Amino acid sequence: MLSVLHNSPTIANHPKFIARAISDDRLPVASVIEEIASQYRTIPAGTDIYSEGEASDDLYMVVEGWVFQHQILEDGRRQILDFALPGSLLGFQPDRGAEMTHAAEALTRATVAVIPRDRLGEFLSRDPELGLRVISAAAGALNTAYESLTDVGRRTAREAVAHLLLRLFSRICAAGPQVAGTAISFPLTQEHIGDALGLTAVHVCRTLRCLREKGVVQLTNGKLSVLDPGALAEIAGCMPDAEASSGTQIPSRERMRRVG
Amino acid sequence: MLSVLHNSPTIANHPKFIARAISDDRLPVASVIEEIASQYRTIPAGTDIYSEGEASDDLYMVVEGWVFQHQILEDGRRQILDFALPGSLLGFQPDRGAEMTHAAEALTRATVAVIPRDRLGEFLSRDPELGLRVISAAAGALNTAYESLTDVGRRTAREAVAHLLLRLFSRICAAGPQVAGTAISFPLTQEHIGDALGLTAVHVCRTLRCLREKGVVQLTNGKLSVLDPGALAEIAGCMPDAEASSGTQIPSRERMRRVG
DNA sequence: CGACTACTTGATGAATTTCAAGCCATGTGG
DNA sequence: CCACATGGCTTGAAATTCATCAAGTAGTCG
Repeated sequence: MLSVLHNSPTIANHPKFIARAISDDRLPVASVIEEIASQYRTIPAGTDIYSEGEASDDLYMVVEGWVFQHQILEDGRRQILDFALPGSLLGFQPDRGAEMTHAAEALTRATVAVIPRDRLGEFLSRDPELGLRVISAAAGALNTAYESLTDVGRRTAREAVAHLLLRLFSRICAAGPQVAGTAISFPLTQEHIGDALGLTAVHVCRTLRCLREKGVVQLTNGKLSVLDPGALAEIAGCMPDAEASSGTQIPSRERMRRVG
Repeated sequence: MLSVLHNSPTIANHPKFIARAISDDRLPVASVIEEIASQYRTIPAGTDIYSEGEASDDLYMVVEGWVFQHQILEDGRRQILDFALPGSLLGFQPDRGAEMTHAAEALTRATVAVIPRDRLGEFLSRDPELGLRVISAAAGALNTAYESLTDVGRRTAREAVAHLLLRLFSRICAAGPQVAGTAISFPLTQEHIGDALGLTAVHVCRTLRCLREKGVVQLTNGKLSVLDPGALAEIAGCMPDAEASSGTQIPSRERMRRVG
């Protein structure tokens, strides 16, 4: 399951890093998909690939750039549902012709491969293997949604931010090996992070300062440096190891669970 | 997309009810799956169908009973990821042999059909249509995960509880038509609701009392009555219509979004 | 009847939001 | 080149939602 990390020895092998924390696997459907894509679309930063309510009959694969999916409530509250990096599939819908329940927006300039839903069936019968791959991709997306869910629902702001950074970092590592401490391109604003985690940008700012002051990460001007992946994973993993250097308290939410 | 509601005129046709609030579609893969299931398993309430960390090479379809999926943090905090009713598929994993990133537990006594992953490919090549159905099921699960995500991240406790009840209610309606006000079997405890929404059971209790006092729902002893589906949807949909009877305030989180 | 679980209610406290400024970069037009 | 607007970040103080702690009630089950 950790195949995504194979290329990144320095960081990826860190024991804390190789935890269930990172369960964000997306099989490379890339090669297959690119063959059956009907066309490519390049989208400027900040514009929608598809919008909520729209009846989209296409599936997309990100080829380049960052994309995110979100839902917006009537009064403007926004929840970011997932980030899509090159290789990610986008726009699954249960039924043909169903309205999209969320929007997808390009975070940076991005290009996507467009797969018409109608032709998917045709390709599925020609190449049964493809079905498995698409199912795997969907399963991967489901897994990251589940990770986000426990981030938002059950982790502290600090834990959640650390965990999100870790997950995104691991996906970036998957694309090309990274060395700890190196600054990598990271186009999210604090507002994006907040909207992904159910926090306000203000509080993300404070949380990030906390992580910065501990020398764990550095995040400025669209560049992310993970200085201490171990400590980051420690914070994300929310284990009250008492190892945590500075006198920061983990809330005492211990509810001893009756072990089913 | 609202096919799930067709049988339930009294409630399903309510305008507020037919909102994007309910985007929880799961195609009936049932008939096909039951054919290829290798066996059935019946699980007593409160025990795991699969556990986190376990390498499960099966896919499951719930045939009877309620199941829920969850993740548990080291200190006992629990996040419920989804509820599975008869017809729901369970246990998608990106890779063969991957460790499950979450557990599935029977909420009531439940029976599931077991589909060995290995044979899935085989069946996919025999019946390409099946691939589309499984993809649809995964897309449905993804949609409900996304709805939960914005419940937990961006909705008030009251909105979130109302929205969750509404979503579950709509799924129950899909199985067999219900008339507003009728008590239906609803096996979740307040703790389950809390763990699904990132709240404590105590706070769910207070929230539920609020809904009860408004005459919107009644939830006691495993029985749920939706007395006023319209009001419930109103509360869930978080539209500041000023229609809300009692003097309850919706928090002023309006951030006017620069339209991308 | 005691043990247990689910639910209820109140009082207190903590995490996070809201409101309000100010800062720093970048870009734009006179 | 400067004025000025803009977007993202930062920080502080006050308000609020929600969690924690604590107790008590009701229903179930052996």
